[in-house]
Amino acid sequence: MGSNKDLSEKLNDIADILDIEGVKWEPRAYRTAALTVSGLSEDISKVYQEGKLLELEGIGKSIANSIKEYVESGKISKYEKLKKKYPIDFESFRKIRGMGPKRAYALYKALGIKTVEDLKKAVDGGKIQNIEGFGEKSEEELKKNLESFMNVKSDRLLLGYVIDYANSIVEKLRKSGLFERVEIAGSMRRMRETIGDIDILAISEKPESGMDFFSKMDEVKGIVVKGPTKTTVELSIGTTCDIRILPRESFGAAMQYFTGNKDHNVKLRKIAISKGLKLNEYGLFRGKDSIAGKSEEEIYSRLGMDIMPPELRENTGEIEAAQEHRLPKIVNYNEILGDLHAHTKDSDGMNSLEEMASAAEKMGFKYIALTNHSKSLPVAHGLDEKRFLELNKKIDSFNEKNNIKILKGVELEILKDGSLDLKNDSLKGLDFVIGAMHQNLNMSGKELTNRLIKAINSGNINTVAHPTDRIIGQREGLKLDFEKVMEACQKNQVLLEIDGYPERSDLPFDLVKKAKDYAIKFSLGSDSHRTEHFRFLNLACAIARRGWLEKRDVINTLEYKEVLKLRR
DNA sequence: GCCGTTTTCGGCCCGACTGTTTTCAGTCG
Repeated sequence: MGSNKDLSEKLNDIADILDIEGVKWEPRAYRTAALTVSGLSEDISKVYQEGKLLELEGIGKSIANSIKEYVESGKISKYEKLKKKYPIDFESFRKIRGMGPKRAYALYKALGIKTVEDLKKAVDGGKIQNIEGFGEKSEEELKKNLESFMNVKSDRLLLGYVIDYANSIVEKLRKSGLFERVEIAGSMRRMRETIGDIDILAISEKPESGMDFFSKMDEVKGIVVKGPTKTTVELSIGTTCDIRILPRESFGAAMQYFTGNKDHNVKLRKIAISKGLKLNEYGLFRGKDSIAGKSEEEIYSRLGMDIMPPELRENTGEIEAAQEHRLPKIVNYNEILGDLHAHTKDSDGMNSLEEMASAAEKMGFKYIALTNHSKSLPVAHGLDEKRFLELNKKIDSFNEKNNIKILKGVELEILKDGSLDLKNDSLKGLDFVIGAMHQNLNMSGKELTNRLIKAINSGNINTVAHPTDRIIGQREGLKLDFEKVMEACQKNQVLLEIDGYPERSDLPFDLVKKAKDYAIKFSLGSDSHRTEHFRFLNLACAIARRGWLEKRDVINTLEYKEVLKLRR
């Protein structure tokens, strides 16, 4: 079976082999293409069938031809030929720290090492240190890295479960008194739904003591590299954490450099070059003179553009928009007034209505929608018409006595044939209906699309819950035809949900951005199953921001009474 | 191999750290 991931690995393999052969620049082209393919929200075969391969960044005639071959036959002749010459498991080796293509090849040439198992045997037998270019230390290093590779569960952690932990590390560093300033950068600052590591930037008058303090924190399991300006440690939660200490006058440049994703930064550097300047983490330079660096604003402004929030820095058009001064004014975290997806123990939640409402109030929310599951989801103790009636009465009397308001909602099963799980009559008593597919998901993409569209056309749902149904690290998103789904939503004024629950993070931000072009509006939900989960609403807002949504695109910015009016 | 306000040829982001060198190659982000 072909897939974007498999194709991207093959392209990376080609790059690795060309690297070994000493080919100049070509490996870079293949790596760019691999990165583009792996970051695609659509299936590569769909892009091919639509004849849009050449529109993708870093894909020209030659690689497009390889992709054509791949889609049609599952094979790439160039890849097969090269792989015959170098039968090495580059795909695995790439994931072992310190193992690049050159070292992989050196080991293959010297000891015939092709697989991770071969490597393990050689390491255990102490055979590495005698190879030219390796030594005792590199063997030891390899042994350590091989071990952590074999123990690793998944390569990226979910933002929702790491962000508080990272902030507590930052707080400790700030309180140590050894730093003048400490900030989070990297993918966490961009609020990407998964993070590969934690990046921290700091200013310090005593860098050595600062680095010592950092590398000896309780959270640290081991030191990967340690220098006066850069230290990397392994944290006990299973990710690495980088800290960089920078001069005061470079801090803005560093924040810029370590926040933008790679593509964003590469493009910015090219723009700098086109203006006869040079951009690096220490500043923007004309010759040897620094012309900006203290703040991010200066950097962007000297490059002729507006500064944009970190969440946008993914090279998906924000640089062009910033140059033309047409960046959107994206929705703010504090403009979100309530949560439109939460459960109580009436279905599969852990807390009562009162506990949930009180926790939400403490978070500063003005309202929440209680959207318990409907009866066809027995594993979640879904409610039937009668139990919803009882619960709704309870909500009415709660609302009379409290400031925070509860919307009477349901997470309504969209059944196999696209019909809805509750009778029309009982839906009339509800304030907010979110339609969801949880079962029978192994239908074809076409069938699933029709099923969902039938529900959207019914006029009985307000929003589509976690539309792709992906579970990060466990399940790919459904192969829906999103253009059709979005057209149906637009026609029926049905919202799409952005579910902030970490494993879901659904819709993904690239699809959010696409849906915005259809003038679709969005509801944000934490999908809370216990009081502690309300913090995930912020993550939903982060995805909204990453999808360029403005205040008017998000109905959670409306007051309670305005949200009630949405129900037809 | 890709790409285009230095364009259809001649460039391609760039600095930190490590280990094995004895001035640098490999890897990483």
